[in-house]
Amino acid sequence: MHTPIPPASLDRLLRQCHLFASLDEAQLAQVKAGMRLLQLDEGQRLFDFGQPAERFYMVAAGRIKLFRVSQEGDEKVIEIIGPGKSFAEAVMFMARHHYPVNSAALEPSTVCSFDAQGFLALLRASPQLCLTLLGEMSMRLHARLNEIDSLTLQNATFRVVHYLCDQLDENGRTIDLSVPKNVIASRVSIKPETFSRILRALTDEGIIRIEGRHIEVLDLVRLQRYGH
Amino acid sequence: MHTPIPPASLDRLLRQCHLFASLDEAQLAQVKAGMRLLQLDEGQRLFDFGQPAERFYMVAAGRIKLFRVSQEGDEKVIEIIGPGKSFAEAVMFMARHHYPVNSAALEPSTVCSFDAQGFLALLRASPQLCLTLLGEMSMRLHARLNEIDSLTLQNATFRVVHYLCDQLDENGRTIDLSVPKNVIASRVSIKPETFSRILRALTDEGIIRIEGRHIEVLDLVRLQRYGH
DNA sequence: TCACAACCTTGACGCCCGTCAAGCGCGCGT
DNA sequence: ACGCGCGCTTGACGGGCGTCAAGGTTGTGA
Repeated sequence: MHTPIPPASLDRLLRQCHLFASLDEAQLAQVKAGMRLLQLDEGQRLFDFGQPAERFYMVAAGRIKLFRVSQEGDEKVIEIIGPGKSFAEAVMFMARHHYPVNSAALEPSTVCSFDAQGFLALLRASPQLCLTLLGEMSMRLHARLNEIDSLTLQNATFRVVHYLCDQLDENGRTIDLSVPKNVIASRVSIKPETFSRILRALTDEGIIRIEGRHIEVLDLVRLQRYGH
Repeated sequence: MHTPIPPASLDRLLRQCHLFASLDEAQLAQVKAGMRLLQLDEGQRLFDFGQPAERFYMVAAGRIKLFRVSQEGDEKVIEIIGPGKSFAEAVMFMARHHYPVNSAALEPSTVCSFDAQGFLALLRASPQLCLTLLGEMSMRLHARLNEIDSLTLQNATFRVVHYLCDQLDENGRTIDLSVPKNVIASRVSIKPETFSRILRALTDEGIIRIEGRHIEVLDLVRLQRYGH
């Protein structure tokens, strides 16, 4: 279960991540000095909403969900983070340094954590790094805008189809859900029952065929324009 | 209608805006060199979704709405910007420099526009300014998270009450809507009819009294916990 | 002053999606 | 191998909110 990550491939992962891609050797060494590796079991929490935020993260292996919980206990998945992606970088600049979401592993996972203050020091010394981070955050902001769009301007079916199209493989022939269906349902803000019914409808129309978490796309064109 | 803004109060507005608050005199002068003042009539467009984005903005007087339009023509108001607030700063870092929203004046308004490339040059020279902007953007990101929350985890009544509480005056006795009710309805993602009915319900309960765009709060405690 | 156009309100009705409940299939651990 | 539990599916039902339609109210310009 606890398969350690070899240092060489860890370096490659760090370089893949936008945050670290443009660092020189000395800067990267400084980042790695404050880095910690964590092994998470399936379901294990990483941080919770409201906790003081002193570290940010990158997924090395596995999948992490970011989510919120309503007063009634309903869970809403904000984002699903895979290998090579950073998250919670924005906490460095938040007024009171508290995490704005919860996080937990969807499967056994390895994540790197980084010291926010240390990285802030790097930022203060490197405008170029600042600009990279600004670019990263403007992308996230833009993604959130699109999210709000589809929540308000589009119905449930459209959101599901949109999510599926995002997950298409390079050929556009298959889709690998890679996380439990109820997590995806929460991600697109519907109930598992509704998600199931929408997949059923797509299947009945002959657009897809489902085998567990694997989906075969039978008619890509019709899938893409389903719900207009 | 076209009441020009005196230079002194314009300076004060610029200093109020987070983006410019920490600039030194030389930097501010550079910003003002690339600045343009625009007078907008009610309903006039400022920029549209997808247009090349070379400038960002600050409201000097009036109110600007940022919004999107669905394929069916439905409008969703993302944000309502008032005096002293900047908007569209994030376009400086967007991949292809296109505005991600539309913008239009809700009333006769004065806005300043700034050259994005010029400001980028300032950023490249000033890590402190970068950090200010990063803080600003992380706030926006956080606000969008809360928005997604209330869209998915809360019902229409809750969202309306939440909006009303945001607009309370300092005493908590009155609320000034300051924009047409249908704009607010779109902002909280409901139809004008539903908005009207919810205000009616709050009135029938004796919680508020309505006079046009002005609302008197009769029972603040019950308003705040309406809908739990 | 009158008329028109926005904006807003109110009622009737319907649909989408959530809720509740039952049943199925698969994996996992003892 | 068996049984339990979890994730998923399916059906029946209901409610919240959108849609459609008909007035009412307000402000503005000729």
